[in-house]
Amino acid sequence: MVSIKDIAKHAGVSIATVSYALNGNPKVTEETRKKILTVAQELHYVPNAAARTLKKRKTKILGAFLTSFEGAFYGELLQGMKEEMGKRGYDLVICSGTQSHRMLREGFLDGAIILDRLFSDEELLFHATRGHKLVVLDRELSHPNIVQVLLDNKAGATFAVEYLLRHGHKKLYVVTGPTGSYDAEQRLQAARQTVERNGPLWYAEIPGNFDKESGAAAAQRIISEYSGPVAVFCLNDEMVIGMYRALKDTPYRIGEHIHVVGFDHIETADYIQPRLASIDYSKRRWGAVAAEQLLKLIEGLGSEHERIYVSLVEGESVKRS
Amino acid sequence: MVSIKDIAKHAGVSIATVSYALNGNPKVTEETRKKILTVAQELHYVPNAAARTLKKRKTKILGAFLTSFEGAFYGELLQGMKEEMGKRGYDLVICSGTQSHRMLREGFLDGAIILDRLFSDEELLFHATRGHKLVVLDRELSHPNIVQVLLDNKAGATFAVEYLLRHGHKKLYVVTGPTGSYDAEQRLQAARQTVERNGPLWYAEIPGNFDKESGAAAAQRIISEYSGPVAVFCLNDEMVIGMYRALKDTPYRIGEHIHVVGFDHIETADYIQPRLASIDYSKRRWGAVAAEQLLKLIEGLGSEHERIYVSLVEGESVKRS
DNA sequence: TTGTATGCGTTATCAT
DNA sequence: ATGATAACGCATACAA
Repeated sequence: MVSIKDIAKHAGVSIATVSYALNGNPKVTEETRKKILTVAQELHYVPNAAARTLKKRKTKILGAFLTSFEGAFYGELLQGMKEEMGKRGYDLVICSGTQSHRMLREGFLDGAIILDRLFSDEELLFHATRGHKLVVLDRELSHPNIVQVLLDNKAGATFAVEYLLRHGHKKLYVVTGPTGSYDAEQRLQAARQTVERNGPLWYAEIPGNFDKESGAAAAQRIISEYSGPVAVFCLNDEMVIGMYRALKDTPYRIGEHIHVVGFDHIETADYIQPRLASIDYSKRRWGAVAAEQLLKLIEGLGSEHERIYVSLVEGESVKRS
Repeated sequence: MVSIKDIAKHAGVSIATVSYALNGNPKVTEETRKKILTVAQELHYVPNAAARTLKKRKTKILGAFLTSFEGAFYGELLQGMKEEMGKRGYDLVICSGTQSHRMLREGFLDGAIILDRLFSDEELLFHATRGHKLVVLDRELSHPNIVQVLLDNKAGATFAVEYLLRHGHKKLYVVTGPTGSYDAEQRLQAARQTVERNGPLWYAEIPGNFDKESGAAAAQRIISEYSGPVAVFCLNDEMVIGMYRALKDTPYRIGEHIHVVGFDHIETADYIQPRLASIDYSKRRWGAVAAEQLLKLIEGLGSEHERIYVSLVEGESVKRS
């Protein structure tokens, strides 16, 4: 391995001068700087991240933690983060699984964006207390080193339920999300409120898990007790996909017997038949805003909690009852 | 920051003893080991990755480089890698963009899996020569520190074309992939061979880019010159999705006027109507095999190039002509 | 079994 | 403008 020491030797200068030259410190003459750069090139010098980090206590790498890599959900979100961070000279790495929490602990990362149930609030607070900068996308958590960038779940759920009611439906199912999920809880709570506010109507909740399987199971249950057109609010789109599949080989039709609206407006929602009505928001923007806040936090500028607004996208999965 | 030095002081031992105790070195008494561990706990000691890495020249972190985070394609692949690596005590991070190549260069990573056109062959050879261990998923490249884990593209493309011909089609389009893509080139080459081998038939190629837009454009071209049922082999599924969308508001029907088979068998392919015929392979297995080979390479065990086999999944997107 | 001492490659302070 | 040198936190060869 070739180090600045080798460069110093070959160039006939001290390692300090080499370091200065390599880092563009103006204290060194243009002439010697050039020579040093040339030598570095010739020797194929590559800086050593570990040494630099040990000294500077900064890696210029940020992490995004996801519960899982699966789900067509994350692409745009991550792209939004990456672009924003790249502009500012930071690199982004995506991590998943409790095992990899050590990267945050041990200082591989200057900060992280969390969208990952596998982190407990306690653990995040612990990291924050140790000086790590965090942006949380999936919970409310208060600490000077933590900023929240949350979806406006309540607005979305309200839009969804009102949309169904507006189409004259009087019988409503909500397919819920995993217990402990902040987004799921917020959505459910707002859905219940909207139902209450809109007078007497038949209402039931089916436990879901945000995955296709639970969506399919919900569909089974719905058709098993079917006695006339129903409306369904699935707390995310993924479950709706499962529902479509489960209904495929039955006589029940989406948009006719079962009217459904989802949440997230994932890409697939535009391709399934009939097109799915869903709550939409810019995933890219969500990622970009999160990244921006994290950078502000790290660079000591003022950072604030942010909210990502949502809107309803209509679809043929909902018709008049 | 609390270091082993602090622990040593509090426990009344030397830093060497602390280091031994922390690393489970049997040279230290169970008694002192316990005391040291207790003190470490009390002080909330967290090891410093940079220091450890500087000394050991290993991070126990592996990278997967992707051209982009977008596309519903990667979830399972990455999950396969993560599981395999996790078992062996390695962490996985996902990286994208040339900017982040420095992580490989500067020693943040012990090795990497490459599925990323943004790496040139030269760059990869450079890294390999510097001692980095690599697994490539998207090219043929020979070096003692590089192993290939490639899809059997040729078999897949052959299956696809034969499937179309078997259904009596005499007019065939191939929608190609981006120039320079190994997978695209392999598939195209095999498709051409299969066409030649199967006697005279009308054949044309439409340049594609592996994204939805180019699929939609291809659909436009096909209907603009439509004069009777045609068969289409899209070199990946993503383009087929674009094709479905473009055809949606036209009188032309998939599986009736336009018979199409894709490649990759992405999840969406099972949900679009009619269900897409496509070339399938286990993405999870691809990831797991790649991870396994990378680990063998790193641990100096013998590693070999591997091939991932593919199969045809039928669908209603292809019917008899 | 435990302690001492050295070095990993870099940055940065202080001399010169 | 350049050089000598002391950290940074840890692992480990060697001494005790």
